[in-house]
Amino acid sequence: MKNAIHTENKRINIWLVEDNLRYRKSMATLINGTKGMRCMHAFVSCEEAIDMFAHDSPPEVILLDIGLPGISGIQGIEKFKKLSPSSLILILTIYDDSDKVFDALCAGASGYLLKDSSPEKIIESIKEVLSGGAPMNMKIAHKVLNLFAQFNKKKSDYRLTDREKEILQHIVAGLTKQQIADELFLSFHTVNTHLKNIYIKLHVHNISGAVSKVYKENIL
Amino acid sequence: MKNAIHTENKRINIWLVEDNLRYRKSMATLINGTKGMRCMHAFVSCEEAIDMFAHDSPPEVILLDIGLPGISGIQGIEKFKKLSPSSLILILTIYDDSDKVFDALCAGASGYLLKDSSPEKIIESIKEVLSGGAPMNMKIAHKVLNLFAQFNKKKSDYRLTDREKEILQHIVAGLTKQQIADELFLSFHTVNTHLKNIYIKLHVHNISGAVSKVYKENIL
DNA sequence: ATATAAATGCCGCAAACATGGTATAGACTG
DNA sequence: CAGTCTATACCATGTTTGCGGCATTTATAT
Repeated sequence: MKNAIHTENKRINIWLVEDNLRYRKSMATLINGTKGMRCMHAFVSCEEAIDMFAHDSPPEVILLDIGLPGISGIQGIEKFKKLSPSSLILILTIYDDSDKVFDALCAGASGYLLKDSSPEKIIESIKEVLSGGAPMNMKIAHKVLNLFAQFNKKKSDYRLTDREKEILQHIVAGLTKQQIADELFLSFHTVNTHLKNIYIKLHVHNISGAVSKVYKENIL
Repeated sequence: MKNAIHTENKRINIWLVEDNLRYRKSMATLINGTKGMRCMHAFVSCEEAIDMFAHDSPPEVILLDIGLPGISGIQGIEKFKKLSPSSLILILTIYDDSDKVFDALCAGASGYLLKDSSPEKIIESIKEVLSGGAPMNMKIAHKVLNLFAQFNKKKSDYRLTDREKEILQHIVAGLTKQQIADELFLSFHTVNTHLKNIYIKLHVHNISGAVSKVYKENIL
């Protein structure tokens, strides 16, 4: 009876974390009314869900709100992921600002839905995340791409020559001027001169300023 | 609540850049066979498409391959965006590795599809990108989320004390030890000692090593 | 209560750095 | 052909760093 052969009959184990009573009830009803899915637990807070990991086997999917009392959904993601790395976390929230999206996805969420999504869309998204996808609201996906575009926008050009870039790379790597000279078969004085010119071009006056600029403005 | 695009008689102006003859033909046929869409030009290379910007009005959507002879699709994105920032670029390629995806999205692509997508999916995606979405293949969306997770990868903990972190921040900002001492109302010797301990904890021996480590491992 | 860690302060010295010069040779540009 | 850019090299000088050691006070933990 408790034979593993009947796994095809087992329903997907889903946990729900949502502080709003009505939404929680309706989501649980939706999930339990769907063939192959089972809302095993519905929690009001992350704390309750965290406790449950000690008493029950972890779920395949966690549907998680962000605006929660106590531990926020964002913080919750990391804790859940630590307790059960294989559990997939699907954010279901009203917040669509870039910061929340960014934080949630960085923390390890596998999908991001807005609460105005249709029940069909939510069920579909649960299936999608289980099959290795990353369900996202259309607007959210757009924000995600914008976040990417922002990353690459700052490539300042300080018109460093190839030699200067080469030397700057070695500086960033932590070598001293003399070590760089040895490495590149140059005189110490040459490296010194190049670095002098680099400082002028980057508008810095020491190594730390140069290295910081390299990383902050994505030079090289 | 009708979208302006649907009320207008004009069809959506789409350009196609794809070096494979058969795929190019079949895509053009697909688009032109879709109500409200028109494949205005089909190019073999980015160069040809770039030339066309001088002779015809820019398209609403560019369907772009990545593996192209001459200017690659990735480089093409930036050039197209410069020539016509409002044109939306939809990548349509066989490459699904994270590097390509990352580069394309950073360059300004508005969507990323794989060539194994069904014709219906492609048409749907064109509509989605026009309505402000970011159509992505399921696997691609998953990779995008993984890229985010990598960004926020666990910041290594070198057990720096608050004071040490504070001093390291000032070092990263480009201040000298003496300037930091003045800034924090400390003795030069204190700053010196702290930095000494920071070096030991970070396993570096100079400022550039420390600053590099701060950025590379997301310390502070 | 007593060990431990953190923050603070001090000394000294060799090494490395920052910055002001000057200068030559080759490459490219108008 | 003259002018600019780049890479190369050298010099001098004062400043800053890296690192060895040592010491005190405070806070935390056992």
